[in-house]
Amino acid sequence: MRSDCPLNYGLEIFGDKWSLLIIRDLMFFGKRYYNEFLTSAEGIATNLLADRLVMLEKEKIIKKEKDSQHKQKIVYTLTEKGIDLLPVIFCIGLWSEKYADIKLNPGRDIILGEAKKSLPKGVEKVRKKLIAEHGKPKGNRQ
Amino acid sequence: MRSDCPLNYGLEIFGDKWSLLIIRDLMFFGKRYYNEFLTSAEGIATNLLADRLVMLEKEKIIKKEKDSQHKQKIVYTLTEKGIDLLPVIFCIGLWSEKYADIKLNPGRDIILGEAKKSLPKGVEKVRKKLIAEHGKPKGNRQ
DNA sequence: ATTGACCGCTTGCAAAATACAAGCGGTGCA
DNA sequence: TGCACCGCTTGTATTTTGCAAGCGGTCAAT
Repeated sequence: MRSDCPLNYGLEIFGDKWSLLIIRDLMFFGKRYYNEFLTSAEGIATNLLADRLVMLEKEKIIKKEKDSQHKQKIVYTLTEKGIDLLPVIFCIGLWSEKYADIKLNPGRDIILGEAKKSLPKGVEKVRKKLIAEHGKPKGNRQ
Repeated sequence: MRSDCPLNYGLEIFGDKWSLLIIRDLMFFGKRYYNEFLTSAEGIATNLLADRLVMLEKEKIIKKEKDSQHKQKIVYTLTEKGIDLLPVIFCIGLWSEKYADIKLNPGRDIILGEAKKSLPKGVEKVRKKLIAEHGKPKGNRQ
């Protein structure tokens, strides 16, 4: 650790270009499998993905289990610690919406709408949904 | 740009281990000069600091001016775009406070107390203070 | 039982970013 | 005229990233 600053603690974990994107994929895009993360628009390299998944599990932000239905697959889900990064992702999203010259597609629009409503109170709502969603394997979801 | 995701826009700018620490120093610790940033606990290297300051200015998150009083000095201050990163820093701070095993010194305690009160409404208060503070050079402040 | 198509990764290598130390040109003051 | 201090720059070693290829294991079909 470089210092005892709380901000610094967070940055030492997810202060890079990829970690929060993986968490985003888990939070909003329903991705659960290794090869699903690989298909994201930003195009993470497979060795970096492997590296980050190990790190995020070590930091207890995600957990890793065997898929009960497709036995050769491995399911990645968020822990509560990971789900609690929701406000961070919302904040960055809202900031970018304000300053980036980006056309939002409908899906992103919905997410940012949620962000606006939910900082901070409504975070609880999405948070509960995520806890429910991440408690069970992908196959059982609607 | 790797994608049109708002989160990704933010990460491409400040998704590293140093940028937000510089912004933190500007926001909360009253630092304005190159050599002040160098003295922070995390110990950024001088070439990295120079690199980040150029980048942050290019992204219009900070601005760079000559100090009117000490003419050999250069004053760095936050733009509105930079000040608007306040919620991001607050969110990361609160998350870390919850999950990191860190003893908070009194100063940090005050900042996080502010964060708790101000997400999202009270952000406006601190934001205005920062705008006022960053409008004038360091020498004129109390 | 064998084949072949996935699955989550690993490996090798080049390029870029980071970390560390030293020093440089310009300004201001004695 | 010297000297200290200012914001950087430079050089070099190390680490991280980016990219491509491939590997061992599982599963389903033949």
